[in-house]
Amino acid sequence: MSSKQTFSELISKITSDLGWSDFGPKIKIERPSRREHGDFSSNVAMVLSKSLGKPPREVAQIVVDEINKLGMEHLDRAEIAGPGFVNVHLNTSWLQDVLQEVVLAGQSTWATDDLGQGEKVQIEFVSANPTGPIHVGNGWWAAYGDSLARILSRCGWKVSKEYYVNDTGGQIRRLGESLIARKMGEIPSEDGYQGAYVTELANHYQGPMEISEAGRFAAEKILDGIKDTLRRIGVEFDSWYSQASIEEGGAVQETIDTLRASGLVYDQEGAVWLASSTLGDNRDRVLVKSNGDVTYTGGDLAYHRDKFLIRGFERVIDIFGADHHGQVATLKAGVKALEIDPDKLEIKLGQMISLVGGAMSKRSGNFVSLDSLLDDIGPDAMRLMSLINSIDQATVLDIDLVKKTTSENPVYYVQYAHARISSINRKADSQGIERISLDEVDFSLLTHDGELELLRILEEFPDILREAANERVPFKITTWVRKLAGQFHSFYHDFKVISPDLDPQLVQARLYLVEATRIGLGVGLDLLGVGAPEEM
RNA sequence: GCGCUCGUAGCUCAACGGAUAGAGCAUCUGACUUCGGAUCAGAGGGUUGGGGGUUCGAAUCCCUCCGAGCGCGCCA
Repeated sequence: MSSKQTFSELISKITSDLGWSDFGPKIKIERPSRREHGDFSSNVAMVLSKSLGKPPREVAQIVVDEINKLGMEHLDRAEIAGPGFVNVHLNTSWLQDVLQEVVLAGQSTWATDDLGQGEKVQIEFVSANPTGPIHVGNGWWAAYGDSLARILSRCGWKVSKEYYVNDTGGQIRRLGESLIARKMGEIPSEDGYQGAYVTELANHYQGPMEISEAGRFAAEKILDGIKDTLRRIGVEFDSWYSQASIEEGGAVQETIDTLRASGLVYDQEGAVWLASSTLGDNRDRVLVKSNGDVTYTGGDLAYHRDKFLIRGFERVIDIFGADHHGQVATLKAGVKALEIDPDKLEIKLGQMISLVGGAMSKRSGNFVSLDSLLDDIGPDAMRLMSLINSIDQATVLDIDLVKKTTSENPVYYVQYAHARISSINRKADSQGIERISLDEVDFSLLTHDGELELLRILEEFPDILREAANERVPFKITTWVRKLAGQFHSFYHDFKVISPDLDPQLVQARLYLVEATRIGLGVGLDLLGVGAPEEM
């Protein structure tokens, strides 16, 4: 059990022993941001002060007395601070436990969790229309979705990653028209696709001068390109789900039949409508047009029914660009109509990525492709940069600046820390230094704050991971990795690991300290999908 | 007009209802004859968009105003 849990349970025991109220959610255990406030802190006294009719500091005194009476492993002292915080200071021996735990568990099992309890979750992301290469914004949300999948997997969810391929409808027709136009040496119409890639495709097109055939050809080729691009940043999908297969397989009709039976569908002016306004949407939506075509909404609803009711996902996370947030209420209303708990459908909206030079538009062909950015800065830098901030934050990207600051990009900072550790290990090997077994190392030799701080940071990680999983916020992993790397660089500057001038016992302890750090960086970088190089 | 998201240092962004609002970049000043200087140490920089409210305590929750992005199709 971690020291944090030990402390948490101690506080819980004290409050129940004293017959105070339940250990409710308002009572929290925190890691104070200031060292002088101890290793762990609780607000228990302030929360209970009112119901007990005593001032917070007086309540805190009672708790502190109880802690001193009951004791706690590694406890140095408990004290009251500020408005009534109960702070505990631990002996550094608790950090020695942390070190051994990390090394013993190793990269594959340290900081794993069963938070998800095997829940089957599908994460759908990117799903960009196959009408052109994916752009930088798609790449950012792809990195988010993929990293979230890695995080949830590590925390005990059964994750499946899916890309919904929008291979039907008017846009594919327009794509076909544009290709034919280029083939005939003409310029595509204004609402067609004008990008150079269409001309490129036209040069390779051998099929008949027929719109649907040309559209299918182009979409297929473009999708192949999208797959290649995503592979460059390490994003692999478990399934590519075709919208055409939904529409052709009768799923839409089944969905409509079900809804009609519950009275949530009606016919008007030759079209089939969903009464979504009764379910939280701001208007009703057409599912089937009067010409018999299925609308996007109709297909999307059948698709989500398929996810939950046919394929049996217990939870679905859709990641959309913020420009699609108009779909949220409709989709929520739709699943509700199908008697699926709308809370099981989570829709994360990635805020827009805009460019200093102007907006990104596929139709005009005036946009920065993810490929070109990758050519400039490489996949690791791209992934880390996209995972630095919350996706709730709209981002303005200055491509020129990104290229220019490549050498001072945060990715190198973190990877360099990992490479330096690998370098230390190589040196130890080349000098023939044998590692003694873990239980024979005297970790009490690690006494400097620069050493212990590494362990304090490592100790936080399991909680950070849970938070990243629960709140769907991969960027917290990024923040943590950067913090650990920063502390390592500082340590590296101040302390030698291998030196004939050092006590061989201390060398052993530091080699393990550095190994624990390497494991931490390795786990964090892996969750972000960023490489952990041994040399740079 | 209605809805969603957001507004924090010069810039890009953190902050689980908690203690003196923190990082990176940029700026300025410094640092190894050593395991990789793609590094380290320090400094300056804030009325958390404005105004009310809730409470022991608000950047955070509620109301209102201001500002920004996006959406409001029988497009996808």
